[in-house]
Amino acid sequence: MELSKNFQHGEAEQKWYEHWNNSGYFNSKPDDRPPYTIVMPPPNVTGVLHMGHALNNTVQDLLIRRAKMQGYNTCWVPGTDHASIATEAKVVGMLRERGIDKKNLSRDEFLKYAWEWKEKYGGIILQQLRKLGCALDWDRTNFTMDDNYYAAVIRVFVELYNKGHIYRGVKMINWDPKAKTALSDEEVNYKQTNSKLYYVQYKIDSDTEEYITIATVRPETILGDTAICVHPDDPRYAHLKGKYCFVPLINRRIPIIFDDYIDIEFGTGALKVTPAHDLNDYNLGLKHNLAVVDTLNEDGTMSEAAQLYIGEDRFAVRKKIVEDLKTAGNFVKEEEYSNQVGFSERTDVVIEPRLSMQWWCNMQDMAKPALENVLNDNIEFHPAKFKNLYRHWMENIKDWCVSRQLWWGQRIPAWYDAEGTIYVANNADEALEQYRSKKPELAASNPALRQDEDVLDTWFSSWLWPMQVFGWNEAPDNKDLQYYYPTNTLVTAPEIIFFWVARMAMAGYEFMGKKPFDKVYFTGIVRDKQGRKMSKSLGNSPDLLKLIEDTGADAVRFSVMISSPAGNDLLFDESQLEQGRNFCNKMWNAMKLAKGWESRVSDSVKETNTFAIDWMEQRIAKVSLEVDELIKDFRLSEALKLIYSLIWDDFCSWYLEWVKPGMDQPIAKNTYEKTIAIYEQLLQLLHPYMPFITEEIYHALKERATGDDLIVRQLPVYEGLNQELLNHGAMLQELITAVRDTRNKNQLKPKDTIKLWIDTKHTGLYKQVEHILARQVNAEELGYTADAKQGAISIVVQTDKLYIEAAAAAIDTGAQKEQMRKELDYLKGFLVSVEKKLGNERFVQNAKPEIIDAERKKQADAEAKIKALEESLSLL
RNA sequence: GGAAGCAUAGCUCAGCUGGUUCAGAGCAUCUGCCUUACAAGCAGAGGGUCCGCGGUUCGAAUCCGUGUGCUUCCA
Repeated sequence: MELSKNFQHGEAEQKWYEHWNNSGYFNSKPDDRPPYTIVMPPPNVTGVLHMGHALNNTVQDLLIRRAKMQGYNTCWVPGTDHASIATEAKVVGMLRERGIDKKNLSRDEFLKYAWEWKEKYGGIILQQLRKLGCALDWDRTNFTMDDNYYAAVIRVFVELYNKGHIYRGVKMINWDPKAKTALSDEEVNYKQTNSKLYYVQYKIDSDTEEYITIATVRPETILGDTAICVHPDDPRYAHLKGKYCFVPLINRRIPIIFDDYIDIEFGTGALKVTPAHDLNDYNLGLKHNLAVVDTLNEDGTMSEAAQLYIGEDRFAVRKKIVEDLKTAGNFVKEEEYSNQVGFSERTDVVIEPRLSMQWWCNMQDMAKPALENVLNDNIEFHPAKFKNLYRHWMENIKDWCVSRQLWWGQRIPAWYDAEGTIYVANNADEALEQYRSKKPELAASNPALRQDEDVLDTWFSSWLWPMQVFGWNEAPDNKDLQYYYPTNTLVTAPEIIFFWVARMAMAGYEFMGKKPFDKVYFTGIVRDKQGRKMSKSLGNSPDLLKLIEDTGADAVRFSVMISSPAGNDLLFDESQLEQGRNFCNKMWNAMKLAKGWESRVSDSVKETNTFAIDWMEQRIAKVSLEVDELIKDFRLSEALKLIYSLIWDDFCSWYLEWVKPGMDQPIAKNTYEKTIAIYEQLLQLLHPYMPFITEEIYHALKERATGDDLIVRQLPVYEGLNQELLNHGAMLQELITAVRDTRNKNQLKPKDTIKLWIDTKHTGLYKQVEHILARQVNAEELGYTADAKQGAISIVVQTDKLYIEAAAAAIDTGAQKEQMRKELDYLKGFLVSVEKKLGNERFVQNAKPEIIDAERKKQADAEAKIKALEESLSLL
């Protein structure tokens, strides 16, 4: 086989993804093995892959792949939600391009187009997840608007209505004037915005020329004012009790009311009250029986009730009215002002508080088990700090506005008769039946019932995801649901804690009587170099598919994971991408090296590498055990760092150099086979993080039988470690580094050979590794001595003395002495601190025995080393 | 206004239950190498009052309090 210089990711990625998929490795059916289940939090069907998805899905994929290697029957369910607002906007856009106006379409016609759009463009993101390598069971792909899913949502609505949790009522809601729909509180993003505070004076209705001045950031709402409110204790306004004033420009006569809700310090201490356009004003209006004048249309233009500027946009009017107020003499001044303004999560337009008839879901009862089981860790949160946030929200949970004024979504199953009575039922027939039994006299003439025009919030469907993807609605006792539910881990971003985590938990307990997942892992938020959240609107998210194309999916996965400590945000930097790419290159070359030995295998060569092999296997065992613990705690980036270092440092930098045969020299069969086996184990450890290159190298190392694929290879279970062997390996590394450092400091070129003399009590260890040591420091001769070597450079490693003889060395004894003295000083100081500790009665009494033992050992080691150093120093 | 989190190398950050496997990684910097897999590389090195102050403790980067600075969430 001709091996390329570097890893060619493009081909390999496509090849292996198809191979895995066609081999059925991604598919799951219930069997005797324990299940490991993840349901992907369904991305928006209009979405495209961004960094957040990359992080999220890499985490899920690595959990799935690792579980697969540990013998679990793994099932990862893909799918998308129908994203009513976003999709409806896309469909309207598509229609506009074809010259069709939504207004001229019937509901059914529109939905036909919506499905057309969905079939054509929807779910691009699922295709992109394949590029990332995600081991998803594609046969289980779900969509929240599928027929069976639709039916489940309707059933849930009806059940909650019958339980009294769902009701219809007029409240102040968040109105999106672009999408022309209500939003829930969670769909509003508050942003600090630079606004202006306008001071406007209203003429008092009295004989004198008197005014009251208010401050507002929304002068266009003045036309809807129905009162001015001041604090009862404010002396400035006490004389206005019972008075009226006039709304500027339209001269509406409105009362001056008194309420201690007012903040005396803010503005002028006088507040204009617009009950139709502000939640607080609305509540004030209820309390004081104020009129409500709704001056805005659903698209954010002024309504007829405004009297002026009818049909003009709210922001245009803001500018205009300021000018008109100036002309009319009501304008006092304006100030720069910074305040929080709500924006629509989906359309990014400024939210308009609006009074409106909507459907509501009361969450208080459902919140109880969902809260309790998180607080008691029945559902584990990782990191646990998110429990606080969750608790706060759940304890103050508000009614959920579930209706949306759109067509794309589950249509609310409520019907109305001519008198406006509501019938909530699974379908029109059932509604009609209710009507007949309730009002037989009216029903006799068989009039048609009218169905509610609105649809349900998308989240009202996705909260059923963990149960409905397994067919809950069709058969709650079905085999899949019984086997896979509760799912194991939900992986999501902290910003989704209310949208998904909380509501899925509530739905799980409400309808299944069981939690939907054992654990929730919250990833960090991906930020750019400047610490800004990556978002579509900022345009600071890199083009992920291009990154994958340029550097490979493995490098992308590596860079995302290496910089993603448990639950902390990560700053994405392209330099990490290079690190991932370089790592791939490193592994590829290690494979080329090892593979190159195959033709040099010889039975007749004496095995001299047992130390290196045994040590490397111990290192793998040690790291495997550590990785196990780390992944259990979701310390995924730390686990990756360990594996990275195991492969790059231990395997490539040390092990391969230790067993490398000399130029054109043969290699022992055992060394070769063990090296291949060791590499296989390393690939296996890394596979969940970097699936493509590991599978590619796994197959490049050896011809494999059908079905012998890394993805399904089972991880060995390691037990017990040979600590002595590990220590010896570390000692050998320390020796090599110390000699190399000394060579460097004495300006020895890599090609200059040395003679190395060792004064040690541990000859047993040295005998095992002397051939490695000699080669790694380019020593032409290595021997043992009990005496100092005159004219040699002397160094001390632990308690052993080493003498380096070199013809080419420019020996600088002064510098040597200096370094030794420095070390000696440090050690003496260190020894004093250890002795102080051991001399402290309270330490000896209180500290754990193993700590004391450790201190004793430190003391002994330090003493021995000091002795060795002093001896060496005296000889210089 | 309420709540949470963060402050460690030039930069971005790890450091779980206090004790040399505690001061670490990557990038950047410096020195020497195109050494028979890899210059996307190899061998080394330097670099930190662990934000300030106080406390608990035999012992604090780690626990507590406080100040300062930053971030996020909620209203």
